[in-house]
Amino acid sequence: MFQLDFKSGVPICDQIVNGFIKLKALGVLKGGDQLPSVRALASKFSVNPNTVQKSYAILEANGIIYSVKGKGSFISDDETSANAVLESAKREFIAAIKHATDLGLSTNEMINLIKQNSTAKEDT
Amino acid sequence: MFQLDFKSGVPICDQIVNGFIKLKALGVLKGGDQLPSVRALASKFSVNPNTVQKSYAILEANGIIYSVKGKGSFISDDETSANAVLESAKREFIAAIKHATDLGLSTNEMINLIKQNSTAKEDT
Amino acid sequence: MFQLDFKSGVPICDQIVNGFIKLKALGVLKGGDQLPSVRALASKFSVNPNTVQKSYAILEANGIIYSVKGKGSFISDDETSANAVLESAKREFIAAIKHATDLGLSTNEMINLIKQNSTAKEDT
Amino acid sequence: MFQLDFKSGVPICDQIVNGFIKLKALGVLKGGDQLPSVRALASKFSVNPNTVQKSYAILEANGIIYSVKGKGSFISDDETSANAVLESAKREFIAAIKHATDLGLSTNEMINLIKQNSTAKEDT
DNA sequence: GTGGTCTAGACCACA
DNA sequence: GTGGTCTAGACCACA
Repeated sequence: MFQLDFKSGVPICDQIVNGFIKLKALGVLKGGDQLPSVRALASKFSVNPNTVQKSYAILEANGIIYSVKGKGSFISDDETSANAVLESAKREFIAAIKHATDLGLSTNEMINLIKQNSTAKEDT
Repeated sequence: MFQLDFKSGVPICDQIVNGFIKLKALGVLKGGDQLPSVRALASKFSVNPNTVQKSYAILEANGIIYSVKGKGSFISDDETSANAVLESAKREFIAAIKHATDLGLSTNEMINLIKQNSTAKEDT
Repeated sequence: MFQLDFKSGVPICDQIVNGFIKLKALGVLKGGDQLPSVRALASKFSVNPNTVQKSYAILEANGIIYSVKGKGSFISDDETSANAVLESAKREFIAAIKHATDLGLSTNEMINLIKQNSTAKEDT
Repeated sequence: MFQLDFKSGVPICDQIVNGFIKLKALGVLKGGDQLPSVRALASKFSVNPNTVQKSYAILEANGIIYSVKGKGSFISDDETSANAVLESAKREFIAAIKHATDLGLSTNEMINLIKQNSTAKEDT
């Protein structure tokens, strides 16, 4: 699973959303896999069930999971959702580039930081 | 100068802070230059003086400007503050790289996004 | 807890900041301990919530506490912040030594004043 | 003479007062020596004459200088004023000790800082 | 209920 | 006129 960082300033709700997105991107969770129930996860994280509920709603709204009444929530195996995640990742990264540029980082410095810090595959 | 975006959701206070950081990074403002007075900037932006005051306090706490009661606020000519900004920019960018990696972006895709989107100089 | 002195001329905001720094230095408050909510402390001290808010923001900026929206504010368990406080205490004390020297106090007089006035432990 | 630090946050007025106190304590200025005129010092420091005027008034109120209408301001050779300076130096130093204690410095650490940093004579 | 931002407007110290 | 602190009170996001 993933960990929550209560001190980071990032809303718990977003951390849960991102946690599942990462698990799916990494292949740990695959289409059809069942998520923990809202209450189970809330109790595991010592977090308000409303917060988990909100996260699941966001994940479902983005097609990353789907919920079946009376059964639970499951990882969607829809390709579209994967693309949506990639697109939003790109949008966020472009925002980060602009911010870094504003603060005075050169393109070369950015590229070096990527080479030094990315654990990603060279190509997808 | 810079513009405020009241719809962006980004606190006005932070927008002002970032505005001056950019102006300093770009070299538009240099050590010793005087900033507009709290009241002048507040009226120019149609914003409450307290908000500008807060921004100036943050800038001063980070060593980017210094304020003298009764005289005004001035761009600091301390090299350390400039470096602090660069370092924090790097840390934020590394966080963005990790996030993008988690979401499935490859290093090549990231580098391409930089080449397409950065308006920064190649080198600093 | 600590008391506020409204007549002292020292900003209330700073008194609150120093109050919590002391409580942490004394070990009364430890990492993870929850602070009173902004509103609770404001009402206890008969002070405006904005003032307490400002104090908490300063404490957070210095890594002494961390705040979580919707949950509360907590004493940081980061060692670094404690060291930062000690370092700044040393810097301020060195400035005081230089000032006293300039005004004609001898080293022996200073040491005597410490022996007569410090309520601190001999060693840390 | 002495220098003003416009960035230090210490009021200019106090810096001028302290400047002359130091010069007298160091023996650079002695009883009967004439101070620069208000206007001359104001222009030298690029400071408002009102500010210098205020400093001279504080120095005179403390018996450190005396003013003669139409002639100028002079260093007082009154022994009492020297003692007043010493007493106020002690009071300020005691405040610094309490502050340092609050922030967690032990008496031994304070004494070591004095031994390492004081350029004062051992005894007065 | 919790922290956080913002407006409106008073008041203070300093220059 | 300049920065800085404070009160009063509204409103927002998050839990």
